[in-house]
Amino acid sequence: MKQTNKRKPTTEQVSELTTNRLSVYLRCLNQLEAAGVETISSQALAQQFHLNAAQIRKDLAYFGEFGVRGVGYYVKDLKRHLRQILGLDRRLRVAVMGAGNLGLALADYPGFRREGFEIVALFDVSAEKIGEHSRSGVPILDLKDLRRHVRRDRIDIVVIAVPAESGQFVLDQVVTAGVKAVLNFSPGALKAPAGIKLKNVDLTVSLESLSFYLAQDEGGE
Amino acid sequence: MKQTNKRKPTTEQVSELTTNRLSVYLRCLNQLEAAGVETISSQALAQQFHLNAAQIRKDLAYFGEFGVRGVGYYVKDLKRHLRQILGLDRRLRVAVMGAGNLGLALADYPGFRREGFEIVALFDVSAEKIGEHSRSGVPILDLKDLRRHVRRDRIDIVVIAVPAESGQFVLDQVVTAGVKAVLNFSPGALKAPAGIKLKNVDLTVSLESLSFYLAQDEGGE
DNA sequence: TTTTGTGAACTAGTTCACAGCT
DNA sequence: AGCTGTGAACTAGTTCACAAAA
Repeated sequence: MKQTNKRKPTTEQVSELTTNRLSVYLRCLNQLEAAGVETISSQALAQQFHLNAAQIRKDLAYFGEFGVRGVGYYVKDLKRHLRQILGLDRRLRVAVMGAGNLGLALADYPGFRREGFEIVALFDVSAEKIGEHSRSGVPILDLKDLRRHVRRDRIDIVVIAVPAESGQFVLDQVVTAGVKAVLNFSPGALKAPAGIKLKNVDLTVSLESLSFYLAQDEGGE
Repeated sequence: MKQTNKRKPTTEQVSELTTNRLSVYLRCLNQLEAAGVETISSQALAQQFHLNAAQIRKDLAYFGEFGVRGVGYYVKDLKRHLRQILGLDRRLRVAVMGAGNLGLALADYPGFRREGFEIVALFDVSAEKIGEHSRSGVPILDLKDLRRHVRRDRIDIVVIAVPAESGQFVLDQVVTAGVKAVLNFSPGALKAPAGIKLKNVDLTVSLESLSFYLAQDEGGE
């Protein structure tokens, strides 16, 4: 298991599909570790979690040689490597824009904390909300103070959960404040400058895509 | 603008990437219509919303010939066609599994209603929650009664917003109740039988993918 | 033997570029 | 003249299949 001196791939070289899967693999490994499994082959991993063995190996190969031929992967070991590749070997600090229903729910989402993300604040413009807290105690701060808090609290990632009409405005604020990575739930195509990683989760598009499936199912053969 | 007698594509033939984009196009057209635009070329549409003109034309071409050469597309007309293709020309009835923070937020999400989806119920197992309502008045019902409500209320789509550990159980219930389309927010790979359309939104994967980007950005050149 | 890591083959998706319609 | 609709070219992503390692 030599630590390959393979050129560290830059963000552009590895597809987002691959990085998404790395995250999935990590979750699988967590389960395996909890179940006391010490080593696993790509074959077995694929079978157990409905993945493709060759794809697992290829995805991992972008970053090094983590397996042992004839054996497979040491669960603990691969887990550690994946956490390092995904940048989860440090605490990542997250802020949520918009203290509406969705923003509050995301701020308290247990899955984030469980994976090591720290939700440090919610931001809103509504005077009634500012100064309050989410159920789990995340403070709601004034959007005006975003820039200061981003610096002071070293916020790494922002989640945008504001209505469509304020999406672009809020994103601009976030970018100005110096945040480099944004998960956006606000519908519509936001424009971000180069160097900013913007990932969209579009709830309406997701539902409409299901609607399409149903429509075909009925109208079709 | 002849109505092509092109064979109606079945679900398998059109990629999900395409159907997702159709939904995006529809939203763009809504905006254009609201702005009083009557006709638009693929070129102009692409420019205005950061899309690709050839891709727009190709996506639409799967379903017919909706444009007029030399002119472009009639906004109202194309909108109508897209709504029909996406199956939005009827009211779609949606239920949300899990009346936790996320489930409640999704049930009250204004974007769904705006696009014509009707959120008819939340389902949960907790005795304290059953009988209550979301802020906007969606009733919280007993998961035990799911099957009955799916039939009576003709529920088309289910959104799963329950903790990871109950995800598979709830999906199985939903499938048994006869629902064919599911939007799943529960983490981990759920297994659905063939004929069921399962779409996953994995919040943790999304955040970890952003984390990867940040890690590369710093560690890299 | 077993299983990785990986070139080669394949499949899917995007973009180009232009014939043909209005 | 202008723009669609679409084959052809290209690019990206997946899967196969096997040599090499343990």
